[in-house]
Amino acid sequence: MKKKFSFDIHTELPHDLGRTGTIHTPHGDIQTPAFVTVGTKGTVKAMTPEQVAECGAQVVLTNTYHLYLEPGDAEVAELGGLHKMMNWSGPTMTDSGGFQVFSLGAAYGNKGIGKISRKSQTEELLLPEIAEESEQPKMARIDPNGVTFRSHVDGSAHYFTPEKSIEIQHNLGADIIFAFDECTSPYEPLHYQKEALERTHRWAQRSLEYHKKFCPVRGNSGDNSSHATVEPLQALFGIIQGGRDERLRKESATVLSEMHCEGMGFDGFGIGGSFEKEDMMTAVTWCNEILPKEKPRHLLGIGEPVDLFGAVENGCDLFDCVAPTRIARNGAVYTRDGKINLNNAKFRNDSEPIDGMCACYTCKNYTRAYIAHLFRAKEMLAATLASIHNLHFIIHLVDGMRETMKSGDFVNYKKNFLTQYEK
RNA sequence: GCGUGGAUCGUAUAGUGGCAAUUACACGACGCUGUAAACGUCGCGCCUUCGGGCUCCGGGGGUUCGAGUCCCUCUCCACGCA
Repeated sequence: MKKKFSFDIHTELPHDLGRTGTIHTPHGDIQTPAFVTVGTKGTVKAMTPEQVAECGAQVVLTNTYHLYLEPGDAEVAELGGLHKMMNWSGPTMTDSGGFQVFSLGAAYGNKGIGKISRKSQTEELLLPEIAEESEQPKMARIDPNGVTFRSHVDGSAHYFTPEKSIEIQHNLGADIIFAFDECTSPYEPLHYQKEALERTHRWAQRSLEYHKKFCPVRGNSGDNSSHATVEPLQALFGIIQGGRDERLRKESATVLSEMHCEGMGFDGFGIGGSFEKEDMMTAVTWCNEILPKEKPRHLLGIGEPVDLFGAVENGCDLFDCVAPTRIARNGAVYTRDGKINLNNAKFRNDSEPIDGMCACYTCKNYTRAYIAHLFRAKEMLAATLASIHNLHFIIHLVDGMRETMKSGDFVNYKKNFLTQYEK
């Protein structure tokens, strides 16, 4: 018998919002806080599901937009759903496509624009002529009702509405799905953030309504009365936006907390959108102080070690991030002494493992010099070995946060790690 | 020996008589936070107070206001013919 979606809180930090807990899903439990591995197209790049599991991954997040484009959500459903198709039996999540509104929209054609801005850049980039600087036509166009995407695969046009996004996510069949939102650029001015937030709220309501109406359910067989218990097979998380503005963030957290459809609210919340690096955690805290304590909170797209500590401490339960796997493919790996780039000349004859204290498959068996050679030789194994290490590193870093929150040693754990990592 | 091509920044290439050098790879560094990303940006003769300065296209001569680019010659390489 599959378990219904639910969330239990076990321990809480005495002076902060942080907590440990368990999220129950039809495909198993997630011990929180937990790092969510990103496998956008239904695969964690360069890794087999067995390797992903071996790294300690509890849950994998894939992407609605990418799977809709290829192989198509109907095809995924025909292949038995996301879990079966990708041979991942644990919990899964799907992002709604809301991030692609940003990455194919405001950020398109300019890899210098990310969702995290630096204080030093924000002001100059807010200048309209710079913010609008884009040689390439945008691949996403927003209107009040939805977003027109131009496929990055073949250029074809596709229209996403909240209903469309949720419909696709129903077909994909992940355990936790997200409302369709607009991830705004950190360089948009306040009036735009406000306008986008109102739009995202309307879309959240529509996502919820569509989900309430059409989510696949598990009925209570043998009970034909009007009180038959019917449980949705998928949980829906609403997404807080509001950029770097305190008033908007708080408003968003309040609105989404209270949002409901025929008595049904969101099962949990995502905190999305853009941040300024220097006060990301302030923004996260604005949200978490308002969001209902008894529901899980997912900080979308955040995953550098420093940020993870801050997010956990301030009450986030889940985090997904492409950083560990993406930077791995590009030659960068985490160590307790900070990030290193294996493409640097100095690692060509370094016979140490990436991190001497790391228990991952890569560190147990290979040297920096060998992996550096694989990168230079453009061998696929380089990406695999580096991804295994980075994923293991980040997942276990968060696992350590969970364990030390339980044992009461979180503060020391954080201090010790960051002191060594940032020295 | 004769003939025909060649010789350009580590390698392979582009190159018009004009204020002096293209592209790729390699090399060096940096960046990457709900994946457009096994990717991107910058650097790659020397010096720089970042304005610029100096030196460069096998060697040596020459023509020209000016030559990697034209002429002569030498060296080396490739191919062909003896």
